[in-house]
Parts: sequence; structure tokens; C-alpha cells
Amino acid sequence: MDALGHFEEHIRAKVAAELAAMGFSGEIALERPDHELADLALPCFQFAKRLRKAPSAIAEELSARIHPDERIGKVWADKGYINFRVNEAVLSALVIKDALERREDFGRGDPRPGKVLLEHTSVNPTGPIHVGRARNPLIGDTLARCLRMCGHEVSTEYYVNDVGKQVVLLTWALEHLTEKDVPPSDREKTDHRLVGYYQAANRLMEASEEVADAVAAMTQRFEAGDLEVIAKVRRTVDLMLDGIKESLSGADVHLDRYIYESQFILDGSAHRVVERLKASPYAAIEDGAYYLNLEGFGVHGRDTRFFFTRKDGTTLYTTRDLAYHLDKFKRADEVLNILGEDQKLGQKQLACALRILGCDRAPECIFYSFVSLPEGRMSTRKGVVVYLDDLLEEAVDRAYQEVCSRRPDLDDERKRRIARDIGVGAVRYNIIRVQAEKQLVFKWEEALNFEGNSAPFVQYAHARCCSILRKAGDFNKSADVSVLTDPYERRLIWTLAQFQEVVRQAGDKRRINMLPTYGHELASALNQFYGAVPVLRSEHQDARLCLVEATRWALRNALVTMGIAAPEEM
RNA sequence: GGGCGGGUGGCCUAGUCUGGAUAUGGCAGCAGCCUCCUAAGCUGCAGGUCGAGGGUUCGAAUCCCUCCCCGCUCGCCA
Repeated sequence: MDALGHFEEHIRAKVAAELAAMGFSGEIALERPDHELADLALPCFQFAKRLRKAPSAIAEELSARIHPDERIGKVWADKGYINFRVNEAVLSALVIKDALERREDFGRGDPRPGKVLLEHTSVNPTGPIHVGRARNPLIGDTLARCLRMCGHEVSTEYYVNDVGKQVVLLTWALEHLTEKDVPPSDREKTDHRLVGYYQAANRLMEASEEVADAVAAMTQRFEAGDLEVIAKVRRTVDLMLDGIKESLSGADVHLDRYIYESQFILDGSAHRVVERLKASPYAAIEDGAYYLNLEGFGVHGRDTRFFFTRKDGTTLYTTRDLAYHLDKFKRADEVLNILGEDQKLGQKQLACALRILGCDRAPECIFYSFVSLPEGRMSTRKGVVVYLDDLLEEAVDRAYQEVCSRRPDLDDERKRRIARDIGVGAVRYNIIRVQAEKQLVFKWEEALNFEGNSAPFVQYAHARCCSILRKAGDFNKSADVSVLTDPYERRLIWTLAQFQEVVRQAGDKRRINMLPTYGHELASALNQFYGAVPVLRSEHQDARLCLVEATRWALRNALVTMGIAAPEEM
């Protein structure tokens, strides 16, 4: 538990004891109201009926029974509420000391048992990542960082789709088409060079039966287990994946492992899943193809039939995903997936099939809605698309212009490094700040926002702290911080005290949008403090420097948890 | 049509799980603030039927019901 947690527990216990003495037993849930109002509060309306007294009278009586102590600073009743202010001198000392001692680990939770396996990104390797899909790696990578900060051991995986019509089609295209058949690519990256082949092949297949037949034949050889074709497809996929990995790395997204779908065909595990499902009482067959009857499993209407083989006996995507999940469960205690909302039914069916297989576990899925463009849904084939690479490049360019105009004193290498931190950070922040379920319309002006609720705002606050610290040089890190009683100082300390709890909740609730919200709040508190309270050459210089350094670590760690760089100058 | 998710000032958004005091911020707009630690900042003003209606409750953006709008989905695709 963090410092603030102990204060809250202490107050809760006192309130519970006094309420018990008054004749009430039960859960006591303290609130954290607007900080202007109080630090902690308890509405007393809920006790009125049981105690047969007016809420305001209960609040008055309770507040008279509870006295300030080591942790409680002030208690008072107001409009049916009993309000608390914690002992701020004690809290300040604890929080600031904690930050100055733990530095990079400030806000980090105690190690938690169990391994977490988080699958994210897993985009089909048929083209570059576009911003519609980019939500996946950004949410996934941030959640992984957040869970690690919470104390979890986390490994991340990208499930590579190297099976099926689409990747076979791409492979066919690379064999049969030449540069003349595709429009020139504006980038040298393999994913951008190859996507033209994929698009051209799609058009050809629609127009020509011959091509369609050729691709179908190749798909059949693949399904039949033709190792030559499988290897060929695998090479194509790897080519495309190289470009995708480069994009991910450009966004500071890093995955621990890449798992190929074909693995589950080759090692026979997908086949074993088929055999076990066939033997279940829910299995049925239609025209040679097997399915599970999921009626009574919470799926409705036409969705109840879940096919797990084709009529030729070959496996389907979800069948292989089943094998993959069985494998995941062997390797981890908690299994999380970040998926597009189009996967919901498939995941529901997968969960049912898992139960039928006698498996009592299921992956926990976080679904995100798609990002569309003002002109409509993104489509690689129609060319209605903004690639992640283009967004990142534009953001970094814009940031570079800003840095150049603000900091002509810096050398170019430094300016470029800062521009990269800011541009990439702005993109990540903008995607992450919105709840995953919310549908999002991509707008350049919003994506490239460097002010207000944005990564640069938080980074700027961090750079400000660093700048002050740089100018200050050595100072007394054991200074008495009880002198920090200005409203701006109190608010900043109070915000600092929330940090670990925010990270914990963001991880536990899988609500990573709490991170940017908090980052902005902290940065805002710092900026207001900065504007109103002098640090250097002030009477409380050392105490304030302690506060600035504590804030610096919280800002830095909040940024790093979001996968955003924390530049020391900008 | 069924299932799932979303709907909060002109635009974007927090809060919804776990009901409580004047609904969080940002963008855009208006008015101010750089002889002083980085103005990517700060201060102030203006802007709201929390999609609509009913219900539960001392109290509803939050819980329940009905309806409307938007998205996704309902393949022997992946």
C-alpha cells in the first residue's frame, strides 16, 4: 500500500469504530471529493434510516467523536457529510521522501505473483499498419507497461497470421507480378513496397477467373500441408512483418514474442483440438463440415453454429486460435487479448469451445472500436487510409519545426531527438487518452495537437522541473517539507500522493486512459505552482526543490508508463 | 431483425463498474499575463435538457425498463 492508502485505512477504521458505537455496522466507503472541498469524505445520508437521525446530526456527532491525530489533520461536518483533511505535514514528508528515494520506481507496486501473457497488435501481415489498427499496439503496449508498473510479470505476443487466403494471395502476387504491375511506393519499407502487390492481386483476382483459380490452387496446396508453399508464404509474411516491426518500433512499441499461426497446424495441436471437439456432445456435421451447437451457451439466433472445420477437414482461424490459447494457458496465469471489436463474436465462440474442451479458463479481452476517417471507414484496398508511418513522420516533422522556432540555441542532433520524443509521444497520447470502446474519428489537427491535454504538455512540465533542478545544483534533500503550505504546493503534493493508486487502478481495471488523465492533472498542478510560487532564491528553496524533484519523478514515471519519452529539455 | 458497444457545451473528452456536495478537462472563441526558475505555460470570461421518456431512491450522468441515433457483428474468411 502507498502512503496515502495508510491514511485512508486509518480514517476508515476510526469512522467504522465510531459508527459501530452508534449502532451501525457495515461497509464504510470513503470518497475523494473535489480537493477544494476535502481530502476524504463520508456522506451520512445512508445511515439516516438505520440510526433514525438526520444526516446532518449524524455527521455532527461523528465529527465530534473523531479527533485529529498523527494522520488526521482536521475533521468537520458539512451538509450531511463528514469531511477529513489528512495531516498534510506528515503526508508531504512521506510522499516526497518516497519519490526522492525510489526515483524511477516511484509509483511502482509491489511484485505480484503469477505471469501475465498479453497478446496485442496481431495485425494481418498484408500491408502497413494504418491508424485504424494502430489503436491496438498502442493500447496493448501501454497496458503491458502499466501492468509491469503495477508489479506484474508480463510478456507480450503478436499472433502472426501466416495462414489463409490473404497471405497466399500476397505470396502469389510476389511471384507473378512485377514492378510494372504496381504503382510506385512512396516508401522503401518492405510493407509499403509490398502492399501494392497485394492491392493489385486483389483486383486481378476479382477480374480474372484464371488468377482466382491459381490462388485457390495454391491455397489448397497450403492447406494440404505442402511444406514448400507453407515456407514460401512464411517468407512473404516475414518480409511484410519486417516493415510492420519497424513501424512499431517507430512508435516505441516492443513485443517479446512473435507466434506464427502455422505452428499450430504443423505441430498437430490444431488437429488435436478438432478431434476433441468432434468427440463432444455439442458437435454436429453439415455437408462434411463440423460445427459446435452453442445454443444454451449464451449465444443467440444464427450465431449458435460455430464451424471448426471446412468440409475438406481443414482447420479454420478460430480452431487454430483455440490451439494457441490452450498453449497460452500452459505458459501463463493470466491471459489478456487486445482485439478489434469485430472479434467479439469469435472470442465468445472461442470461450464456449474452451469450456466444451473442459478448459475452465478463458482469455480476458479488451476490445477497441475502430478509428475511421472523416470520409468513412479506413480501407487499405480502397486507399482510404492513413498509415501509422505517415502519422508518425508528420508528427515528428511538426515537432521539429516547433523545436526549431522555440530553441534555436540547440544543435540539430538534439533538436531532432527532442522532436522525435515529442512527435511520437503526441501520437501515442492522443490514441491512449480515449476509452478503448469509444469510436474515434481521426483528424490531423487533433492528432498533431501539442497543447493542452497532450503529451507535450506533460513533457513540458517535466522539462520545467529538470530545468529548475539543473539550475539549482546540489540542495538539501532532507529539507523540512512541512513548510509547503501554499495552496499550489498542497494541491501538487496531494496529486503526487495519488500516483501509485492511479497506476494500480489503471492496470487492475484495464483502463489505461486514466494515465493520460492523471498525467495532465499532475502537469497542470506543476504549471500552476510554477507560475505562482518561486523556487530558486526563495525562502523555502530546498523544500520546494524537494517538491520539484518529487514531481519530476512522478511525471517521468507517468510518461514512461505510457511509453512516452520524458525529455529533460524541450 | 438478433447480439454487443458507444451517445456528456460548436468539436473532442473524464466521471458510469462501486449512486452523493457546484458534472472533469482540452480544442476552438473572447479578455488579460513574458525587465523574474522554458509562454508547448498561466489567469479570467463565455458556453450544458449528461441522446429521449418513464421508474427506483432522501439523492441518478451513474442503477432498472422502453424508445431513438451511430458503430461493430451475425462466412465451411482471417
